[in-house]
Amino acid sequence: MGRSPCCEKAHTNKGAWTKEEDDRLIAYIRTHGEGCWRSLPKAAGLLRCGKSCRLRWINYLRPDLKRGNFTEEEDELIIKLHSLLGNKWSLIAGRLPGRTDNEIKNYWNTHIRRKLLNRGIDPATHRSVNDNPNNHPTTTTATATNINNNNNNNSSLDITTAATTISFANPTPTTIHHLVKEEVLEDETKHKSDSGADRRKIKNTVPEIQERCPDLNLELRISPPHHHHQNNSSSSSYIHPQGQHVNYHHHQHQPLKTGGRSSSVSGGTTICFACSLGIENSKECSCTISLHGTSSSSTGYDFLGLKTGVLDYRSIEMK
DNA sequence: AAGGCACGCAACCGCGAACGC
DNA sequence: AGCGTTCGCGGTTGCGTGCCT
Repeated sequence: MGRSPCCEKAHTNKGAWTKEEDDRLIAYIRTHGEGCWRSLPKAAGLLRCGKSCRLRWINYLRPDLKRGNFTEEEDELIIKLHSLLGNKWSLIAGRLPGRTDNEIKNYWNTHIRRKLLNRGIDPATHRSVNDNPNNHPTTTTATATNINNNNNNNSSLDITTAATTISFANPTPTTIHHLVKEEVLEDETKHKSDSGADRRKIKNTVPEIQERCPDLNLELRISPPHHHHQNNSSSSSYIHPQGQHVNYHHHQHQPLKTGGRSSSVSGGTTICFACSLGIENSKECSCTISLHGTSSSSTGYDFLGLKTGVLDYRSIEMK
């Protein structure tokens, strides 16, 4: 059975918004505020789907939108946040005041993706496209690739220690820290940037350019969940040796929406691939210490404490 | 000058989660 | 608990614009 349509398509406008429609929407929201998008079009006298109104407002009409070109700092932040969060555009947008998820998504697909590709970086994994297979993180580190894979594909994560550092700042030349070094020549080639190498002379053989944004460190430390019985909400903070902070707020009343189908560690154990897939009761399990029967979810482990609310990545604070 | 092509952005679509009854 | 509705998100599409030949 299909879903009921969100609106009466036969009587709604589609396509580009007119000035009059914009004005109507702005006037209505100024008077009544946001919300109830379903009924808004009718109430505002718009022949538009509620979703369309919401999108128009959020992505274009909202008064707090910044608009205009992205700055280099925003570029760098997007790249780093993407390496951390993947295609969670709304989360990334939450870190960029005045920017919308749609805007960032478009910007990523049109500019940053190409920029990374031209540097030989896979924008999906933030690794070199011809990365040496041996160049994987050590047993105590996991790249953003691992994180994304675990969030999305249930693939294994090689975590062997109870306190595991996920390094998004892999010091190898092919990682995201390297990405922010090479902007200078980008302007020379950004005009009419094209996937065709014949049009574009890729100049990313810069010998040494000062690294930017050194104050943003995205290393995560995974530790067994701390259970705070006193407070419903608490936070933990990982202080990187260089002084950067990554804070994790965990709110019991605000559980993460996204499912945590991923690996985690508990009590200094090594989990096997089977457990990382959430089939810990299978005969394939070869964990060093049994995790079975613990508080772990029956549908898989709780990588980063997402299920238990140990880490709410929406509220990761970076300084 | 004109046609073709690529790019960039706004908008649409479908799905899953959240919410209310 | 189950079901229907609404909301929000991410992927995709369509169209306007500018550049190239």
